[in-house]
Parts: sequence; C-alpha cells; structure tokens
Amino acid sequence: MRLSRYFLPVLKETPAEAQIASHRLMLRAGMIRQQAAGIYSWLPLGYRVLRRIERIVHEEQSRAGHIPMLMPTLQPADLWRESGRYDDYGEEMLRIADRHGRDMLYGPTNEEMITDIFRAHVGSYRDLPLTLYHIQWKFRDEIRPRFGVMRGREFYMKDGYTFDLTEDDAKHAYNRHLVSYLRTYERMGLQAIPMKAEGGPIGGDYTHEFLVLAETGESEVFYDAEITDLTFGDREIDYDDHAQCAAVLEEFTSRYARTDDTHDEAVFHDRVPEARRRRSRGIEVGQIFYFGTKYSEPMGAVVTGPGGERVPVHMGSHGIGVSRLVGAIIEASHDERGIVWPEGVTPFHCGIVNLKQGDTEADSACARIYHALAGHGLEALYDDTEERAGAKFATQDLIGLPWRITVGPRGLKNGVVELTSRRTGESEEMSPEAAVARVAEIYAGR
RNA sequence: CGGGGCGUGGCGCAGCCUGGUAGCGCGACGGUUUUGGGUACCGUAGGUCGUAGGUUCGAAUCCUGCCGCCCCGACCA
Repeated sequence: MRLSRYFLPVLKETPAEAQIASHRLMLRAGMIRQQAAGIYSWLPLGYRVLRRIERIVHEEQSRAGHIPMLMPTLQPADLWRESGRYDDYGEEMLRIADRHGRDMLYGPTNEEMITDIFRAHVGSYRDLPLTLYHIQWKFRDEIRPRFGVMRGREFYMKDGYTFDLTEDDAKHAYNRHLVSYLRTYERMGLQAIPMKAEGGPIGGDYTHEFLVLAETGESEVFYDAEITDLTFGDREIDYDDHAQCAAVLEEFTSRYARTDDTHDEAVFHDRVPEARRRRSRGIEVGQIFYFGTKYSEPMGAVVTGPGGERVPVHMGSHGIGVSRLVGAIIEASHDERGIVWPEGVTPFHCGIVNLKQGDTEADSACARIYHALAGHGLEALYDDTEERAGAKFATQDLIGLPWRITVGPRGLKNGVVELTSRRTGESEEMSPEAAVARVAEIYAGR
C-alpha cells in the first residue's frame, strides 16, 4: 500500500479523552474514531489489525476442530425469558422494541440462541460432541465505558459453545479450549495466563480467565512467578486426546494464579514461597466456562442417550475478546514513540521509507523492494509522501510496523538500504535484495 | 447510579470570574525552503462558541432545562 493513497489520519497531539497508552496510541495512529461512549469506528489501519487477530482465532479454532457459524446481533427477548436471564442481566443489556412492539435486545452473548439452534436440530448422542462458535459484535451497556476498545460497549468477540453427552466429555471440551487458547494468544505475541476466576452472569464455577499482565489492567492478579516461564510453543497436540489436553491444563493451571475475585491470601502464602509471589494487574482477554445443564435443562436441549433415555446436554462457553485484544496487545507492546506490533498481528509486515521522494534512484529502489516483498506474500506500507524524513520516521514509529526499510540516495550510492527493527531500534545496512530476503525469512512460516 | 469536571474551526487550548460582535498553537490548503529523526518563512480557507429557552440595548461570557463527553467510585469480556 502506498501511503499517499491510503487513509491514515495520524494525530500529532493526543486527544484529551485518552487516559491509557493503548487508547492514546490507537487514536494517534488513526486506528479508531469514537462515535459515542464506548462505540468506535475502525479506520483502515485498526481494521487490518482486527482482521489479523480474527484470522488467527479462526485458524486456531479450526485446528481444534471447532465449527464456525454466525448468529445475529439482534435477538428476540423471548429466548432470554426462557433461560431467566432477561431479568437477571439488568441494565447492562440493551433492550429495543421493533415497530410491532416486540421486545428485542442487542446480544451481549449467545448461549440462549445457540441452545435454541441445538435443540431444534440435534436429538441424538451420536451427534456429539459438537462445538460451534462465531465471531460477532456484541453489546453490553456498561455504566462507564473507558479505555478505548479495551472496555467499549460494543465489542467484537469470539464465543464458542460446546455440547457433550457427559460431564467428562464436557471437561475435555473445556481442556481442549484451554490448549487452543494458549496457542492463539502466543501467536499474537502475548503471554496470557489462565487464572481461576468467577462465573459472573454467564454462570458456572468451572472457569478460567486468561489475563495479560499490564499495569493498566482492570483486574488485580496474584500469581506464582514460575508461571511466567511457561510457553506452549509449537508442541504437537492431538485435540482429541483427552489425557494430553488434561495434562496441558494441569501444567498451566497447577501453579497459583488468581484474580482478586478468587484470591485467597492464606492459600497464596501457603502454596507459593515468598520470593515467587507476584501481585500485579491484568487485562482479561478470554474466558472459558463449563456450566453443565444450566441452559440445556430450562430450554429443553436434550438428546437421546445410548440407552434410549432423554438427557440434557452438558454445555460450556468459551470467549476471546477480539476487539479488546487490539488494545491489550498495545498495552503489552509499546514505547514512548508509539506502538510496537508483534509480527503475528502487525497491520503491514514492513514499512518502506523513501527519504527522497522524486529521486529516480530512490523511487525505483523503493518500487523494487515493494514488489519483491509482495512476491513473498508480504504487505508493505510504502511511505511515498513528500514529508520530511523526520516526519516519516515519526509516523513509522507511531504506527509500529515491526520492520522498516529506509531508502535514500546517500545509501544507494553505496548499494545499500537500511533495515531497522522497531522493537530494538537496531539498524543494519545491506543491499535491497538482502533486506527483502531478511524480512521474508523473519515472516517465513507465520 | 453517587461524586467531580468539561463541551469554543479537524486536534490541543485561551477567552467566561468582571457581558460589547471570537483568538492562539498544531493540522489542512497554496507558495518559498531540498530536506537522513516531526525544518523555517509567507499567504489562504475553516467556527450556528453542544442545544433549547430566559435575563439584557447587547450573551461564548449571567440564569434554567436538556444532550453529549471525560475522571474517581460501584460495575465490567
């Protein structure tokens, strides 16, 4: 993409309303624009990141054998009356009436709807296990939205629903989700720690939240320092293997790690030596629940078992806050100059800065590099504007592309361009071909 | 929802207390500058002062209602 033809409304000054780094940087980098309290438009750069995160989520869900679908944002109130949550959810649910006066709501989640779909079409234990998920916009009418997309009212979320015949099978579905989530977050360059949590209005007490450690997190967290040494990496996993998934859950949840909701100071002291006790803050980027028959029973989601008996299915729901992740990643990865995107989610793989637009050598070198990168399947943001070098660098640093190739007449005289890492700030001079090859190598396999 | 604050060109702000016909910086646009970390200078455009009403000869400024936004708390994927 040539910057001169792109839509990237960067701001030099920080809008007054932004209090935390991710919100400030998303506004300054032209990623979002607030339309109402807690409601945002996603401008092209922000939209790219959102889509990349979404794609990673889809890929990892697919790997775990989960089936994508799409449910609507607006739901009929009657479904929620069946589960009893129409009243329980309270003011946080946005209620609407259509022209006929029928009660509708903008869905904050989809347990009722998926249960309705299930009961209409699934009747036998032979159809289980089943995991359906979708990625859709949700709305929770927070009393006080803040922190940009980290705590908006409208948010984009992956929510998956598991249906199993027995509690044991449902626990495996839970474990499988935990494993797939570990992979998902790692691909985004994040360490998200599963912590024992509380059910909240979704219900259920078999649940973990995934938290990214950050000063600006909404939750206070307490954990054993050893847990931050764990990584899932690229280990082989068979998602159908109950024992293997259970072992991963054991590995990642056996150490003390809890949010303030479930924290127990006595247990913390008892189980964790003082030197390893950590108290910090975290951003919740996902949560997994097993809640048994909480919805299947009242809503009649039953199947016929092997012995001919009619039994309510065991369910779980599992969420990843896709839009919130954009903010969380920035909270975890930025510096005083701007965002530092992990390679897995960056909106463009590489920036190209032409220091002397209009110089024949520089222009053609930039064009060659741009096309060579494209040949490797890599997208570059080529700054072909008439700005001064300083302004171009400042913009690059702000929007945080992990790699930058700087091209100018001075270097080209010696046959070199400069490859710079956003994260370390280190630059290296090399031929244009070598720079392209290096960037291609960095992204190989991603 | 309780407490506090703010709405003035795209962004950041001054002006309000003490009423007199709207200003600064950044940005945008047109030039000059030819430039390796937000260059300098000249010029231009852009504002129903959130909104409705009231007081007044006269309201951005004083009064009242409403709307919106932000901060602290409670709440929260």
